[in-house]
Amino acid sequence: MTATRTARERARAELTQEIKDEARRQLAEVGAHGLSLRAVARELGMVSSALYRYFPSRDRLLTDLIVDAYNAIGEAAEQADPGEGEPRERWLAIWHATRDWARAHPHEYALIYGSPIPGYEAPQDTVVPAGRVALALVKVLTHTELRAIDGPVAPELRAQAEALTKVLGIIAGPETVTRLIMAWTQLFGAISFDLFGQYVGSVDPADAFFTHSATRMAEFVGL
Amino acid sequence: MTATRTARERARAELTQEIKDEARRQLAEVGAHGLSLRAVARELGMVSSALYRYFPSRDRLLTDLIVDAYNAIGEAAEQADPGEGEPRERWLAIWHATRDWARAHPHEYALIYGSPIPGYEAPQDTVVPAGRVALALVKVLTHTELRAIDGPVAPELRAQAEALTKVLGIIAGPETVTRLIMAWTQLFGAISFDLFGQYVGSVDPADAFFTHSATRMAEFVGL
DNA sequence: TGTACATCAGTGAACGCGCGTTCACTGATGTAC
DNA sequence: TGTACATCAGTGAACGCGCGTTCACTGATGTAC
Repeated sequence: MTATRTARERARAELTQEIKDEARRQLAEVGAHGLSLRAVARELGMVSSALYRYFPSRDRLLTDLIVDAYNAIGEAAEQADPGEGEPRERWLAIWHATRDWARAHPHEYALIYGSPIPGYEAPQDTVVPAGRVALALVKVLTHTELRAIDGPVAPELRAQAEALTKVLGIIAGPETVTRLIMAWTQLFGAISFDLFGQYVGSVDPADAFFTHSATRMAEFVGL
Repeated sequence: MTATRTARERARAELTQEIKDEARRQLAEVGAHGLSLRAVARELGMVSSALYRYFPSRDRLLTDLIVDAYNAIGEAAEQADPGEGEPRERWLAIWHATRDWARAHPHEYALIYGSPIPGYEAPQDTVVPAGRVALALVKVLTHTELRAIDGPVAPELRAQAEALTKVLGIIAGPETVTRLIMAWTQLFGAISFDLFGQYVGSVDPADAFFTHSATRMAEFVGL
């Protein structure tokens, strides 16, 4: 770990970052399918083959962008949560931070929550980062007194909900856990509809609608 | 409108259909961005330039596929509704038919409810077909006694909801209209999460969860 | 009904373009003694 | 500290490929008189 060795490694880390940044920039213009290694190299003033010192293939670069995007939106959600105080407010803060990140990075959002890329198989690396926003929501419910909600839950769903209860470590019945997944679905459903233009003609701009949804879903899960 | 003229026109209509069918087939393999006129022509045993007798450009073909997809999922939803009887059952039938169509045509679904295609601008033709599923849900609520739901609604949202009330011709307050849009969001949010793999590790397979959601959202809108 | 003309479908070549990836190479940076 | 060697970053040419779109054309189908 001499100084010189660190210098080379630093240069490497920096260029890797620059490549990803440029790729993200292009993502915004041409989408995931249109992302081209040659174009990225060109913009960076390199020859296209040079990128292969940093990423073994185009797919691997895409995977890294996907993982980065999941982590970025997850971190935005986590950091919006003060970790204490009124649970409703924490819940709302997370909803808004998630949407704000998505609106600030629409193409990265589309990369992770839009149509799957044909021929691209998400590797295992994406599983944990993909759960961060959901976990941030769950964290608000733990150590919080929830309004108990009952209701008939079909056996298959009950089993899935109970398995989740164990994994997540929250104290809540199957109906509440199911509603939590509905809330999570609602969060991303609303963001996607907003970003992808489906609210044009109904609740566009969607700000007030989104805030309303966040509140109603908080009530809905018993918060 | 002589017999001969009809023959030529028929041939034209048939080939137009065959081109779209083949394009849909390829959509399933390579996605919207990968869809290639040359490949479609090749598969049909034609020369690529011949397609230009039927579609002025690749974009126009894509637009037609999009409109067709909206109409197909809309028709599936409409036809699932018996038009009379228990409103809850009608509501559930529409939810399931919509999901079933999406599962049977995942790539067409992704074409219309997935990431927007960069560089592609949806023309006006898509607006009406895009609303058919939502309208089918609304139709269940009209001429139906709804449980009245009140709640504070922010002024901007109230205005949007009231404008919608007029367009849709339903008798319901702003809270109910807002909840209807939440239900619509939930429907497609759940279908997208299911199809795009986000439920893996939680409620996958999502059948029971989806049925549960449909029921809870029916209650939620006051049905 | 028959003929001259107009319309249309489909061909085949071409234009100009961009892509991912491989490979042998040069020259700079880092390592071992 | 100095030198011989190994590692690594980046080059430039090449492979083999596919794309959308245009255009002048041939030959078949349909129309008007």
